[in-house]
Amino acid sequence: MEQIVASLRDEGFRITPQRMAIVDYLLKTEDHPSADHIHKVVRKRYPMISLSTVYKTLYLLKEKNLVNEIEVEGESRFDAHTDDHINIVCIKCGKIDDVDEETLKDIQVKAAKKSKYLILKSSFELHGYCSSCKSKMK
Amino acid sequence: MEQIVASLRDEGFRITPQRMAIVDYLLKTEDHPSADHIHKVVRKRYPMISLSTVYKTLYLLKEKNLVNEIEVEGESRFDAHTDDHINIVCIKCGKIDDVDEETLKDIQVKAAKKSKYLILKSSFELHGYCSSCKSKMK
DNA sequence: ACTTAATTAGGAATTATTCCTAATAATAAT
DNA sequence: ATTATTATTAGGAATAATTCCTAATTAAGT
Repeated sequence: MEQIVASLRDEGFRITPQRMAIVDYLLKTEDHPSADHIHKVVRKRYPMISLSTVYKTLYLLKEKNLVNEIEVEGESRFDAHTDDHINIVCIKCGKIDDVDEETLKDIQVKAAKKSKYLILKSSFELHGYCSSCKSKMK
Repeated sequence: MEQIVASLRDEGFRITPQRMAIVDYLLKTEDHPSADHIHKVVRKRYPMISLSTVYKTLYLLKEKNLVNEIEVEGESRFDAHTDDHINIVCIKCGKIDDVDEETLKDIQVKAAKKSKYLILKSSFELHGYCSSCKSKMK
């Protein structure tokens, strides 16, 4: 948290309670919340915070590589976990879990060579049923 | 093409000119067009075709695993290439290329184990600059 | 040809996101 | 501490992709 605040301050951005609250929530949760969900949560403490501020803050943080965005079923979900990893999305309940996987980097390098692209960012998603939804189905 | 028509017909779906035109375009193109783009193209031959029909057809084809959908920058892009592969998106011009990669399946299996999810679908995207946009930048 | 039920066109409704602007407040300077 | 500067915010309007709705059309079985 201090690191994030420091890095924003260094670049001349102001540290507002709204930004703090959003960063704080993202760091604490294991969830991959949507902008709207973050808004609902943060609103409990800061009832005046607007959804547009949540969006602006999220895109600022994304720009600074402090959060990651993934698009799932027409909406963006955010995550403070910015290292390369796999996001596993439950198509029933919408839960998203992270799985680390060292070989992702290799794939990225191989694909960059084959395709002649300059790769800047990766996004690996799997979709299925989480263990809880899986067992409820039977 | 015949396979697709046959498989739709088998399941009781009607073979309409609209559906044929959409499938035909998707099979011929190397692009990963959006619904709106498909609509614009198919409209040249079938001026009356509606965008909602394009959407319905695409989601029918997706349901039947005949096309793949990826979400990029707030819009869905479609592709008749349904085997596991990597989509590489150019963040400048929006082009999408495919790269085959055999190790994707391994990753999927490993992640399924670790996460205890039942995996149904995967989506691997890399984002960067295509070779053409890359050279234009310098 | 006739029937009937799936499909379509067209536009309205919905939803996530972005845009706009006057008011507010974080920071730097005094 | 006060003040001045200017980034940021709240709130709502605008936008854009997608979904929904319904009367008219039409593919396919008889």
